[in-house]
Amino acid sequence: MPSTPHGNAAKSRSRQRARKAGSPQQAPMRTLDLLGALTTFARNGVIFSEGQPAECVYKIESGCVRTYAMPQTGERQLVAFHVPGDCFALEGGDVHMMSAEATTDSTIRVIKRKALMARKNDAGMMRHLLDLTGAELRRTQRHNMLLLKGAQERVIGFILEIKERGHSDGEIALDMTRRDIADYLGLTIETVSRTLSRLEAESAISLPTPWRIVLHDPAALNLQ
Amino acid sequence: MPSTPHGNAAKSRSRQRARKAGSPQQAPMRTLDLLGALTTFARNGVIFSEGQPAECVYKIESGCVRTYAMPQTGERQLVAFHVPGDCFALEGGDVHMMSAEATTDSTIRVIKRKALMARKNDAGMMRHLLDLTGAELRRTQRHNMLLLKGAQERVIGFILEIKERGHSDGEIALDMTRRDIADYLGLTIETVSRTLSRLEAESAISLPTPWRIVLHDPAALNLQ
DNA sequence: CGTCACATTGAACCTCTTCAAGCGCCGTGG
DNA sequence: CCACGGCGCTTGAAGAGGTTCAATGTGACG
Repeated sequence: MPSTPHGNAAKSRSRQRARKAGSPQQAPMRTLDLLGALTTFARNGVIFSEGQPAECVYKIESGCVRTYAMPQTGERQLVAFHVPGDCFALEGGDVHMMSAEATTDSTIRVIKRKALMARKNDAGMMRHLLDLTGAELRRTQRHNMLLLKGAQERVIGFILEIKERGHSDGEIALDMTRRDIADYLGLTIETVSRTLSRLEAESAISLPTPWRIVLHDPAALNLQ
Repeated sequence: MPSTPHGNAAKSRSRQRARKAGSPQQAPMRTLDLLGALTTFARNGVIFSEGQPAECVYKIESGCVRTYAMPQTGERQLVAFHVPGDCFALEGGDVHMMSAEATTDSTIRVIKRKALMARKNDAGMMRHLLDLTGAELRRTQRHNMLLLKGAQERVIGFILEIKERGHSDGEIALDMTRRDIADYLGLTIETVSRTLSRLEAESAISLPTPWRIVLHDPAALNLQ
């Protein structure tokens, strides 16, 4: 019984990830890994909340995280998904601009900023953080561009993003719900669902289950 | 005759900025300032282009810069505006993901990456770059959130962003055209124009000229 | 087997886009 | 000097794409 976003929330609290478990595709041993404490979060578990003082940075070992803002008036705005290997909360500032939650049971390395700042004269560490922040900036810029397009292109762009970042080959496993995807793409869940169905009808993809996507013609998707 | 985006392009090539000239609101003397060469760009002048090797980073002294992507198929996607004090092209990577052009005559400090990398063991410099990149990341995340909203909120968000970043008080001077704004907000120029007109009809703002905005009730704008 | 959460599908509506026309400013050239 | 043309902005009317509202479907768990 794999841990999907579709299981019962209360029950999932104690589950372990069966699929893609372990330590996927990350570099041999990076500087950050020596500093942080491994912590586990259940599905929908809160990692930090908007407005709280920003005291840590985070690196994902396994699972998936969403970061989002929740305006007093308005819809939830999902800013990013983070997958194993990614760092988040790198943007600095005294308080968090966004909240972060696990979309599935996740293992996350939590690193105190104080510990980083204690090494602010360590040029290697600073440079490492710079690289990570640059990568995060590039991702955010890409997402920005995606949001300037139409619904079908957004959904396709999302699929391709997940495919690349998850290093999936052919089949993609979704660690998030339609609502998460919709809030990330600035669409409604209905539009996401309809668009996926249309792509399946056009034989570009198939959806064996709602949270698995098989790409039939990746080239065709790229051309949209 | 101030340098606005509305002058004749050929003629503006030789103009100097009258409004807001000099060195606005930047820290006493930052590390980067010692390394770069000051360069001037005319309105619509190309700073770098998508696909070129990324060899420099840039800091704006005066003027305004747009960064954008231009998909083979599709519209121009404006990712950011940069104003005096901002740095851009911090995202790293071997080649530029985007192009950059001046929206008005601008003075820009151009810093070779080689010069920065020569100081990669200078923790202070690395930390400075980290701070700048973090600030850029925060701006991009904010813009992301803006793109998840409706047209009126996007336009209001844009006005407030320009107001804050330009340190304007009451009156805002726009250094970009409606087309630039539209491509930045993922709207059409018609929608931008209509929305501004409606805000003026509702007495939230007034538009003495198309490139000057006077805020009448900033609080009212915030509540949207 | 009933319930709950999530996903899918349909139909009416609304916002934003598209297409088209007109205005105002500025610089140029007759 | 004034008429012309280019450029950017504004405004109107028709149309498309996405949202909203509502109903149905489906798998997981108790």
